[in-house]
Amino acid sequence: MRVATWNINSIRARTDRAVAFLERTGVDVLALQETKVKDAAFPREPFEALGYEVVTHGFSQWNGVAILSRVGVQDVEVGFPGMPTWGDPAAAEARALGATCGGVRVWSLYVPNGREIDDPHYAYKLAWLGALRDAAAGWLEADPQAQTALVGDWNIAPLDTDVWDVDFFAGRTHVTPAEREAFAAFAHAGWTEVSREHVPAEHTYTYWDYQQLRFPKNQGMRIDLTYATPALAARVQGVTIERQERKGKQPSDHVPVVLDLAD
DNA sequence: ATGACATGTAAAACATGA
Repeated sequence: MRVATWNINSIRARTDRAVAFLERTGVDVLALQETKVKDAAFPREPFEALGYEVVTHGFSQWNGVAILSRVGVQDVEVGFPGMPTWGDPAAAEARALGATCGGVRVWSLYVPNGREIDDPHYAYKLAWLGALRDAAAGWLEADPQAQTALVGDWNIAPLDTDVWDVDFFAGRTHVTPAEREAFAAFAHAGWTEVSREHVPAEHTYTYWDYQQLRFPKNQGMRIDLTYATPALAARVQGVTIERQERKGKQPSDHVPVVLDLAD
């Protein structure tokens, strides 16, 4: 089975690219982030025509997550228990969607950006990650044999070599010790970040800004990552970062990451 | 060539992204 994650930066702007990606790779489950569309306007038909079931969670133009699966979709869960809220009035954002597909529990996650270190959004990001860690620790404790994947855009570069120039990021989000500790806390709870295990090369990125020729210069960040439970990590045979998806017309600024699972 | 921001909302300029 193949499971992929992709921050697509608007599903309506890139429906054709998503369809072509599924046809080319044969991915069975695709977790999307930043769909930027309310549920009623999600372009379901092209995917259903390919044999995928479509579950979505989105409000208007911000955030938005979805899961496409051709191996079944069960026990859909919008948000995770204890997920922090944002805004005034405070509301849950469309950043987490869980579903069991082909026996694997998949969570499509769009971690808050954080904006600036002194912005309230940064504290929200850390609280969101802490609450997710607590939920995830509970899931694994309740079922040590669980096959669960936390996939998506974590908006954290765990290592200095996950960005092109650490000096550029000095004083900015994505690389602070607090964010890295919040990320490492999942490993301390027994989860394994499987993309690094299978693609260990340094300066291998999943995101390149649209500005400043970041992609041609290969000035990117590795921030689209996958934490797996031990039982699922043992099934991962390979990971592919689909760098070619950053090329061509109207790409997302992120590329898909594909996991190959043993049967 | 992989090329110099992009998206949705709303109807111009703005919030957001990282």
